[in-house]
Order: sequence, then C-alpha cells, then structure tokens
Amino acid sequence: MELFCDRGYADVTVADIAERAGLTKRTFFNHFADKREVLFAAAEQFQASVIGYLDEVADGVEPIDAAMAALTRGGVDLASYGESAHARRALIAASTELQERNLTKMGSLATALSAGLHKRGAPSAITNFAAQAAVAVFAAAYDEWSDNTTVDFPGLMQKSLSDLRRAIGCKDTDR
Amino acid sequence: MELFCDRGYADVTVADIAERAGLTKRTFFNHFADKREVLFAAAEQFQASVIGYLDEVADGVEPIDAAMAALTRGGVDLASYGESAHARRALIAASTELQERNLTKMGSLATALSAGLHKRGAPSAITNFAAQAAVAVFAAAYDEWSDNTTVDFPGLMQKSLSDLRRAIGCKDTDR
DNA sequence: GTCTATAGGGCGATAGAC
DNA sequence: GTCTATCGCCCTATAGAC
Repeated sequence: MELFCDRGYADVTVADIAERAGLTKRTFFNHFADKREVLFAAAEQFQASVIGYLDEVADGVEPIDAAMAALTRGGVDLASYGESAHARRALIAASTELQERNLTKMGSLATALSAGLHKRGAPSAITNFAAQAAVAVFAAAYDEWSDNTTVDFPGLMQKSLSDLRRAIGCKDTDR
Repeated sequence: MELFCDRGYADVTVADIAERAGLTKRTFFNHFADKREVLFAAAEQFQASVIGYLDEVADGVEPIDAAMAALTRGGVDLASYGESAHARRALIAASTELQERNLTKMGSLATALSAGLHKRGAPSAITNFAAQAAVAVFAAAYDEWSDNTTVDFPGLMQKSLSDLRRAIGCKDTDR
C-alpha cells in the first residue's frame, strides 16, 4: 500500500513489491495469481465471512432478506478496516484494470451467495436475482458509507433496498 | 474467430491474428486496446444501439420500463448474429480473462443506461438500480435464449423481470 | 531459482488518400 | 499539404514453464 500510494498502481512493479517484502518475484506469484490479486486478498476473506453469516440465518427467511442480513453483517465488520479502505478505494477508482477485477469479485460474491441461497431451497432463477440485487444494494450502501463513515451502515442497506424496489416499480410496502 | 475456435483463446497470440489478417502486431494494437477487445467490438455497437433505442422511448415511461424496452429491442437485433454468437459465448465461457472483460462491458452498459435514464429526469439513485436491474434481466434472458433460439426473446425478458421482482419480494402485479 | 514467451506500448519513419 | 493508417524497432513487465 505504501508503494502504491506513493507512485500509483501502474508504476509499481511486482519486483518492487517483492523487494520491499524481502522476497523474490517468484515468491510473490506463489501467493498471488497476478499483480491485481494483492489488493483483493481482503475480498476473499470478506466473501468467506459473508457466506458464513448466510449459513447462520434462520430457515424460512426469504432469499433477499437472508442475503441482506449476511451482507449487512459483513459490511459492519468492514468498518474496522475503515482507514486503509479509503486508500484502497482511491487506487481502484484510478485504475480500469483494478475496477475490472473489482467487478469480478462482486460477481463471484453474488455467485457464492446464490449458491448458498439455493441450498436453502429456493429455485436458482430466484436466488440468482436475489443475490445480484443484494450485492448491488451492498455496493451502493458501502459506497455511500465510504463517503461518510459516521452514518449507520445497516440503515444505508435498508434505504438502498428501498431505492432498488422503487427503481423496478414495486410498492415499497415492506410486505 | 477461426483461429480462436481451432486452438482456443490462450493459444492464439496477437502476432498470429495480425499475420492472418496480413498486418503486423503493432497495427493490431492501433485498433484494439488489448487482445481481449477484439472479441468485444460488437459489444460496443450493441451498447450504442441500445442507448439509441432508449432515446426513442416516449417521455414519462418509468425508468425500468424504458430500460427494458431499449434492451429488448437491442436483444432482438442480436438474433441476426445467432450463429457466431454461439462460438463467442463458448470462448468466453472457457476463459476467466474473457469473463472478466464481459462483466466490465455489462457494467459499462448499465452505466450508460443509467446516464440515459438520468437525462430523462429520474434521480440517479433510482436510475442506477433500474439500469443494473434491467441489464441483469437482459443477461438472464439472453442466456436462456442462447440455449434455445426458437423462443420469443421479448417474452423471456418479461419473464425474467417477473422473476427479479419475485426474488426481491415484490408482488408481481404488473402495476 | 532461472529462463523465456508474450502482452502492451513509445517513437519515429513511411506511404497513400483527399 | 495535411491527415490517416501502417510499419519497424526497441523496450519493459507480467506470467508461466522448467
């Protein structure tokens, strides 16, 4: 992060990173599949914890509510990384390469959530949409939270879900 | 496409492509930013036509319905490419690199749709979700259509939208 | 750990189109 | 005479083979 923040993502080579860590380039590629992955190690942990939370949601809860609950808990955990999250966000925003990888991580999260929801008994046509919707809601809420970390994250999640429902023409009656 | 279908995406170099076209590698990179882009030139056209269709939708139509109409027309147009679309789909499915790029193209489409919807007067919190939802619906419908090109594409779009609404807990009352 | 193929691009020269 | 497309040469860094 120090190297990237100083010189920017593109102007830091893998050799630079390895040297700073007192290792060789070869060792770097033993730990990370490619240069981008070094900035997404946390995303793997995040996904694993979200899937863990999903398994703790009570049976019978609707797919969208289960996904929302899991992502909300995961998002609250992320609050502890608040400081470095800002730098990471700025790096990603400045590099199309990193934005691309970020999208695939979100896609992977949605796929994993959908699989987890499917295990709970819903048809995959439904779980795919529920998972994608919940991830979109999370992305919007996390984005807004990043700009103002003092507001309540679970509240932002619910507000975003309301926006989504309104956007696709649902009465937002909380059922 | 011939080279890729024969040997697979990874085993065709840019030099191979250029040679086959009677050009040099350097010229290839004058036309395409990177190797992946050569398979997504059509996606650029698709996006442009969808945005054009969006501008033709009557004022006052709800964002989600306007986005659905534009994507439905665009998808119907794609039917003419039916044959080569299959080969392209198979190539993308076999390469994570290409899947990654495909996701960014979908993201770019959603961003462009959201901007187009915003011009029509809706707040961007709504247009973002409407655009993302419509693109997700399109992706699901196109996927299903690719497996069976005899079914009616506009019908698949509506069915997928119904699934999405059900997935996020809306009564699917067609308003 | 070493060795190598290939992506990707910078720079300048060249040739043809209008 | 300008504009555009191609090309040749050189380089670095990534990524993977051995």
